[in-house]
Amino acid sequence: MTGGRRRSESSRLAILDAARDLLLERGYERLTIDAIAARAGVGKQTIYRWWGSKGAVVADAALEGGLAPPLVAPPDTGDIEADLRAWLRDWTSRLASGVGTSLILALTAATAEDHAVADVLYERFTAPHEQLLRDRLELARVAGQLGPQAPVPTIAGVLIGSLLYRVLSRQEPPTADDADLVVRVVLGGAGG
Amino acid sequence: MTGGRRRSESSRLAILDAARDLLLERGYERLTIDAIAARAGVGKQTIYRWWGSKGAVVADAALEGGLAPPLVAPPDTGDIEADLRAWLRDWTSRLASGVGTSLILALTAATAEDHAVADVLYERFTAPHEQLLRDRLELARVAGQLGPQAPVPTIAGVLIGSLLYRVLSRQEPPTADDADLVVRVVLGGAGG
Amino acid sequence: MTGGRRRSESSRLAILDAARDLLLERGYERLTIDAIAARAGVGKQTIYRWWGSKGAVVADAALEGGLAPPLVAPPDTGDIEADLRAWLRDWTSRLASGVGTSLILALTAATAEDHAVADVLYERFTAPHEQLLRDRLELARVAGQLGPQAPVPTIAGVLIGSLLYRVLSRQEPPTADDADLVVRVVLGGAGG
Amino acid sequence: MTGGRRRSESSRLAILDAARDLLLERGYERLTIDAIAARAGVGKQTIYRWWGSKGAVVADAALEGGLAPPLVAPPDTGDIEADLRAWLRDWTSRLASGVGTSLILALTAATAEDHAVADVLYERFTAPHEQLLRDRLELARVAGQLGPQAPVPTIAGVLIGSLLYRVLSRQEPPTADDADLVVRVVLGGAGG
DNA sequence: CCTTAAGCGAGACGGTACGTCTGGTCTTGAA
DNA sequence: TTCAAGACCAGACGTACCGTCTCGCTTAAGG
Repeated sequence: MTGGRRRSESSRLAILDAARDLLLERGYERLTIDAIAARAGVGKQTIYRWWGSKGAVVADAALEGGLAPPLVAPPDTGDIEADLRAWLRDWTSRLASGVGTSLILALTAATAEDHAVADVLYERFTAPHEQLLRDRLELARVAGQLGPQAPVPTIAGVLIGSLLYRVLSRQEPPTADDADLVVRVVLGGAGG
Repeated sequence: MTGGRRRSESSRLAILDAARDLLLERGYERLTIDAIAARAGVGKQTIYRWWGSKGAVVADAALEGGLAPPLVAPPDTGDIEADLRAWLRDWTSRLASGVGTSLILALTAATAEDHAVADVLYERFTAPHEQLLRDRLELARVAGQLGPQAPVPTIAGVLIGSLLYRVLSRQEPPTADDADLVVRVVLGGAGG
Repeated sequence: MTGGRRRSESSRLAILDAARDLLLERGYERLTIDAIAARAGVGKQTIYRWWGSKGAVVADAALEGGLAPPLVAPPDTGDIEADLRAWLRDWTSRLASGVGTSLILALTAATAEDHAVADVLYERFTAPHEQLLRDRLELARVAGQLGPQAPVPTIAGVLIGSLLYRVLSRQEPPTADDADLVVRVVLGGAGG
Repeated sequence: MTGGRRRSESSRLAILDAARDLLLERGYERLTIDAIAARAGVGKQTIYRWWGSKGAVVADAALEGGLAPPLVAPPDTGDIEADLRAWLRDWTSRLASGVGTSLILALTAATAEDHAVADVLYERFTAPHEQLLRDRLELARVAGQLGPQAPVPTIAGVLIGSLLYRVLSRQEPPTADDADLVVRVVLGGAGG
């Protein structure tokens, strides 16, 4: 009922670091558990004892391994257009760095291949970021900067989706100008 | 330099059919080349002779195997809002069927894993559909239904991206109401 | 540097048994590693981890799998002619059983195809049997039953070679009469 | 009932040459029909039209491709011992050259793996050589140089088997001295 | 001369087996 | 009880050959 050895924090971190590095070096489908274990100097069982599958390790590595961007809320200067622009520009610059693109591709592959991983990533990566965006939009709506009926979740989804589509379709990251245009369309509307 | 047996059209079609069926039955990550060959009654080498990877077969199966939706232009009734709504509702109903979702996930996984496949899919699937949308939008802009400076490519990207995001985030597939809201935001703007 | 699971003795024996059975059922050239693994209930890698080729497995199966005849010395009754006759008859009866012929053919194929296997078989199968024969001949020479200059290694080689030739050339196993004639020629000489 | 193109002699020879060269270069088990066809500049069907299997081509290549030693009878000087010595020395020198050893190994592998090939080789290679030897031995028996009851087939088999055993046991190829010892044992007997 | 039928080089075909790689589990001895 | 190490079963991978099957093109004989 009593003791036994405790989980090794250094092993946990070594695994996450190794997974992160290998993910960026080789991409999701060429990433192997054996390689993670070898690079981390860890037995494979130590990985499987704490994570259920390759996807779970990768998701965790992205989230805790210092890979994913920190959860930063859009600014709140009172000007929703300027704030969204700033937020979207922030993301485009991260994606332009290349690391961001690899990450999105890897996470997308993991999402598309493994339902369980998709859920984890949605809960701990996508949803929190989207929530921050929704919060800012809701603030703007209440402040009268958006129409009183403005469909906040739809707006958030449109903003994020436009980014995702650029990454997946072009393999060429979006620019700051793209960000500005998206904000203009979404807030101002395209109608004449 | 001359002779040699010709490529077997029946084998080509059998492979594409088998790939399509297995993709829908088992999903992309549980799809194997061995299974495709076995179901198609074909040697594995006949697959590898003509396609370079699993992703390439799947892409081809989607495009030529009757899996991908036909290339249908948005209607042109003169009312851009109604036409976009119809076009987006059409897509949401396809995605709601489940088949569409599996397909998008499979193609996304293939895109995220294999650069060459991404290029093929973009050229033969994404770009044509996007182009039809852009054409309709351009018509509307010229007709004065959009602002004269309306950034047509951005608008198209935003519309498609919103769909993609819904599928990948693995929430419920988008509904007709979602489609209407997206159109309202994109055309009418969220600003108040 | 320390740990690691130990080699599974039960797998080792299952592989050797399966190889032996399949060798006798199907012959050397129709024997496959896949079939050995399947029958032994073992992963293919477990075979390749410990043996380098099909020939190596077969050689080991013959030697340790209870397939090869046990290492039995020629009798020593004091009468070299009778003893050689008994020894040679023993071999011919084994070869006449059919099992022996298959085995010799399989081992010969392995020998002719794979130098490394040839070395192993020579050291662990051929040489020991030949040595026993040489020992008995040497005893006879010292006892004056052979000429004092009798070339023992040559005599041993001639006796064994005559057996081998019968197996390889006729595909019809030698008989006890053949054995007697060989002994008569080798000991008594053909000269008149 | 009418004409048709005749078999191409140049293709036949090209195939035999290619098979011979590849056999010596790579050994029997690494020899492929595809490689023979490619080197001979010939379609595979042209091989299969005239030979039934790889072994059949190899056997033919050895026999007609100028690979196997010509069928030379033992000399007949009247002295059977000297003649056998000459014959056996001739063979040992051929085997010592290395080409002979490769050939014997290849043919042995073919024999051990393919019953049909074994039959062809026995009829057209082994048996004719053995027959010449038997003829010379029979002459000697009639001439009184061997005992009147001398078992000529056994003697021939013993002589050939001793050579074969040396090659297959992969020790050094036999020497002229070995040849002399074998003749001495077989003719003079080992008994004291 | 013209048909007809076989042989030809080429190379794709359905298969089988290869030897390797990876996923996820199990075992060992040390900590 | 966890750890590093590493063997285990399972099964997909992509390649190599097998022997068969078209292709379109020579060749010859026979009409």
